[in-house]
Amino acid sequence: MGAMKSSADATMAASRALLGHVARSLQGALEHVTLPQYRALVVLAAAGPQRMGALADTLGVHPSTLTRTVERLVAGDFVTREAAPDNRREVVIALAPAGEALVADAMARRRDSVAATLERLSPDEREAVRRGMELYAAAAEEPGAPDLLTLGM
Amino acid sequence: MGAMKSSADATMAASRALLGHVARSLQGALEHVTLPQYRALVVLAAAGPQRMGALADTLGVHPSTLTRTVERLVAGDFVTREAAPDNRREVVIALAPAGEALVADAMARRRDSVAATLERLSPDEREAVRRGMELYAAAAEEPGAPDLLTLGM
DNA sequence: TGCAACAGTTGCACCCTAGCAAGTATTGGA
DNA sequence: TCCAATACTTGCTAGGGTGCAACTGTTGCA
Repeated sequence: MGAMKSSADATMAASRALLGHVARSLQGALEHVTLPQYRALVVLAAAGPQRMGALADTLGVHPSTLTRTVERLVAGDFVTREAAPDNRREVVIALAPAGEALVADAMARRRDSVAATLERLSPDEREAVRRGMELYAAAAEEPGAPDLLTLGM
Repeated sequence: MGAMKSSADATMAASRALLGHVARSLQGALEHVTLPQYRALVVLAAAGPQRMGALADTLGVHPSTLTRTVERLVAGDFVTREAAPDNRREVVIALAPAGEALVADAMARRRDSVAATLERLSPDEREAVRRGMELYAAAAEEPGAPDLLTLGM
């Protein structure tokens, strides 16, 4: 009876903790770029260099909106923008080192805080966490890219 | 050796799944209010009616910024704003029904999608998830309010 | 009573996102 | 070769968020 409820409660509690990790990991990045800008960096980090059109589609924004966003990211040296080699009307955006670092750092910070949390557990407990998390991740539908992007992944 | 790493990996994977739930649960709310506005609603839902000053402190924004934000929330009937009964220079903000519903709906949707995921597991597996999640939540430092607020909780 | 501290609001300036419409350059096919 | 489709940019408009400084009303103490 209460079995479902209590696992749901526990999962919600854990989700708050995990959310905290994500949020903190984002905090640093958001001092340098806005959330929409960061979302663009995340897409580039995940999918590699992109044409403007493809990027706009993935982000779900109007091409003209992306033009300005990219403009700012270029100004901040987070991405590069150059004409495609084979097609001069296409523009390819790629992560610049600073942009790469921004995303990588956030990822690393997130992973570190998860690891730090796990470190407080005994090996047995850690194993229990691993199994629980694995089961949950397997049971969950893979969240779509657009979903994750809402929160900057 | 790899024990820590694999639990960390599993946890990161689960965190992506949970993030997906959170993001989807927020999607509906963000069609009606902006993220900063939603953050205010979350604080009010969690801590009850607040003075402007207290709310601004919690949200970490300038009082004048909060004035406009609240202005918009009042216009949308998401909150009420009235002078404190005992002190006429203080202004108390409280959730209006629509605001309450907005937050409650997001919470409910999130909980539903977690429950739906758990439903795909056997009772034994569910129990393993419960235990893992509980252990993780207990080991994690309680994420501070400001952290959670970054992502709209 | 009067004045300083307090709680919010308003004016101002600035930046960012966002979409639409029009414009430009490029490409590819008729 | 020429014209339409494509890919992106630019001009325009609008709405938010944000902080600072100045202002208003209120309170509380000397």
